[in-house]
Amino acid sequence: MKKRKGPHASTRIRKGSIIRSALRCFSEIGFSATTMEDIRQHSGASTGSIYHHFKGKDQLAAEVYIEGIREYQAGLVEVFQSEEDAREGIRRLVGHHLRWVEENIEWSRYLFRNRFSAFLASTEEALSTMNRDLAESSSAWFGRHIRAGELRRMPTDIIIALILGPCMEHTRQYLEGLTATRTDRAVRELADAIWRAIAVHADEA
Amino acid sequence: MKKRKGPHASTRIRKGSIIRSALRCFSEIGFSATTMEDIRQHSGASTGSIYHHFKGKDQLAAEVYIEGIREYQAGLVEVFQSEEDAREGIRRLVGHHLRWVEENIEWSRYLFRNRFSAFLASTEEALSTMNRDLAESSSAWFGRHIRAGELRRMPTDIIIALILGPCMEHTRQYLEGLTATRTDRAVRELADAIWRAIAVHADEA
Amino acid sequence: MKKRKGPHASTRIRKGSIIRSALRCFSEIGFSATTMEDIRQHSGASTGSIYHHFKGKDQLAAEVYIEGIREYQAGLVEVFQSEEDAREGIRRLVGHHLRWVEENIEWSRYLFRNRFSAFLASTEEALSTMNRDLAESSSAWFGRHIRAGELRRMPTDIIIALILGPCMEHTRQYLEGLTATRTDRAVRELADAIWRAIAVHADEA
Amino acid sequence: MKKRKGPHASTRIRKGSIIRSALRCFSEIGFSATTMEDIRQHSGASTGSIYHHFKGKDQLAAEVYIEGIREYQAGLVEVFQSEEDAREGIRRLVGHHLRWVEENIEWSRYLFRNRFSAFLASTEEALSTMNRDLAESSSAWFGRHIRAGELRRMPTDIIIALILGPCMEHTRQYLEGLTATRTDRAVRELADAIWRAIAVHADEA
DNA sequence: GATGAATGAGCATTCATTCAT
DNA sequence: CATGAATGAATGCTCATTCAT
Repeated sequence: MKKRKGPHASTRIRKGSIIRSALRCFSEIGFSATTMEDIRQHSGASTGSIYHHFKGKDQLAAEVYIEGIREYQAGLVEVFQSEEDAREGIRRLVGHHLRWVEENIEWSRYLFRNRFSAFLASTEEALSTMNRDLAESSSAWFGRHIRAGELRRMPTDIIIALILGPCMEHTRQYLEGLTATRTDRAVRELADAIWRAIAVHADEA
Repeated sequence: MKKRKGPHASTRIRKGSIIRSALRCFSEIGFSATTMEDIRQHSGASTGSIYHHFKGKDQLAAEVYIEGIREYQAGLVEVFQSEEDAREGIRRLVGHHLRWVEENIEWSRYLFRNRFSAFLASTEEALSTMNRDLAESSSAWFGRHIRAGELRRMPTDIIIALILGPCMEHTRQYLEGLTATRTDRAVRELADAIWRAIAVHADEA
Repeated sequence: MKKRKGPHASTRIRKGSIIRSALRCFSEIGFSATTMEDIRQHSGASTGSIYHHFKGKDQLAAEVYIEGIREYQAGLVEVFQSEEDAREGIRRLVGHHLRWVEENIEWSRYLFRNRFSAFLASTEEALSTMNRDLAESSSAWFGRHIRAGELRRMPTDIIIALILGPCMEHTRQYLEGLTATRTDRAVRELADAIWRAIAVHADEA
Repeated sequence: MKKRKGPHASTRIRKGSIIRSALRCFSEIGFSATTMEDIRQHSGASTGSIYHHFKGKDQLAAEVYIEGIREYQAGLVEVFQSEEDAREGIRRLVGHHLRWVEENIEWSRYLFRNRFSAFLASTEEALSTMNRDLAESSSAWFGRHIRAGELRRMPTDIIIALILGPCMEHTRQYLEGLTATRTDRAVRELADAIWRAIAVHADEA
């Protein structure tokens, strides 16, 4: 039997448990308010062990953040890489956003409340890469549908604002407990409205 | 000549200088990362003097926040209280948001990046009042135009998301230096698109 | 009555007490082994107060070191600036060294055991200046007596080694409790021997 | 072929590499500032491996120290055991010291800067033995030459200070890059001067 | 009102050492 | 013998806040 390469299973378990505990603490009481001691207690790891796996609090927070963004973006990329018509695409984008938030409420709280946190400085490179990749596939998707006469010709930043904006604002209300509309309906209403905002309509053709 | 009531001029100057310094520090390095020492150095006031004027760091941050929200909301309220038609109203709402952000960049950074911050707890009352007032005048405005057949009948949270969302997302991009479109055009594009999203159109009447 | 400038008397007292406590701790158990808590307890100051007066452990240690060197060098400079004959000067140099060590045993332990400590890095400039000043006055003194035919013409580094070396080595033995000779006699023996080593003798004239 | 007793060759190599790395780290950044992690990285050994070969940091440092002292003292002992005249002996002592320092600069830095370090406590016995042995052979040598009328009758601590002191002080200057005189000349000058300091001269006989 | 020295609980982090594999 | 994950006591330092002058 060959000697295993890489960390033992137990190692991966311990590291994962630290990440999970960190996410819970950060999302519940915020990055600054969370102490390493909190994470230590929740994860059952020792102080030294945490620092064995992560360089420090910042790096730990950054690693959790990156992981969340990766999960969230995966759903978007999937849409941008499919070939369906634009209207269906918009529906799926909005649907993915609202449902992902609902199903990953801890991550949502953490991600959307820490977009500007200083601890992300150490992640700038990784985040830039991820954002650039997403921007590329979204640009390609928009370009395709604009050229097909489905979407209005608008600057990318405006399109993004028109699609992502309502979703994010809805998320903000959701996280603050201010939403009055059920998710399914919200998805439908938002997707339809966004479609009206960015689509080329029959009478304009 | 009557003796004046209230603080002396010098006091008001000192207090204002502390608020201005606090805003600058908070917007540049964030609330948590800013120390009272930072504010002390920027303002030129002594530690004791800051605590003489403000109860603590939270209250100082809250006071700055409230002041900013008041300034920002003033422009919105003005629109909601005018009698013009809905389309012009949307144009003015979007225009006010984008231009206010551009003209009050430090406050924008501070306000829009701290929507969730814990220090606002000490302001909950004041903020709630302001938000309730705004919600009332905006609800009245929306209701009026919905009943007039100008705007679609939608839940308030959805309408808010559709109007405020794109503006906020544009602000995010602006603050991150990612906007490619000039403000005037952005206002036009966003306002027109938002109008398409929420208005009742001729062929639907 | 004019307003006093500079720190209050109580401030100076507190700062001095911290320095004194630090010297005692450092000299007794060494720099690394001394904790800020030790110094806090000995001085009666609070943690925050220590850090109010000193930037950190290193700077505190450096400040104590500088103060000690200043005290020690003062006695040497006095000799180098007097006009007496060379032989008497050597006697006084050796005498000052041995007696200062004996009378300032804590400082001696601290100074002679920390010549190379890393915390001195922050002091390099101040120390260089002090050493340069001392080197200048000593060089002038040696030069005068060499030209007067009292001392042999030798490189400065050699002269220094011949005078300071035996004194330092005696100090090392003294601090380790290995000296068998009473100070007065040690001064005489060392000064006479050093004189034989560096003086121009009658039969060589 | 008989089975070899004692550690395998590879073991000796690993252990030696650890010692060498430790010496380098200790001499460059000091004992306290050096972490086991530093030594681990420089040596390429694992944490566990280091602790397999050495009981701890102190013992490792002590072992390196002892080894250096042994090397250094060997040259001195050789002189003390030879039968040549005193003057030649002094020349050889001084020459050995200065040249050994020059050829073993890392060890010099380490040995001569850690004469007082606490980690040597664990070596007290070994060091005492070595020092006693050296003291015995040196005392015998001095005694012989004093009785022969070559050297002045002085207390041992004074003689030591007069011989070792200038050498050590020269070393200090050398390690700090402050020496201006080439080694050969320095040996000659120092040895001659020390000789004048401790010898019985013709006109005093 | 102003000043800045003093306070001290709280925190992130280090690092020598242990031990299961 | 080697490995490196795990341990946890120890420590330097921060920073909001208080208070005597």
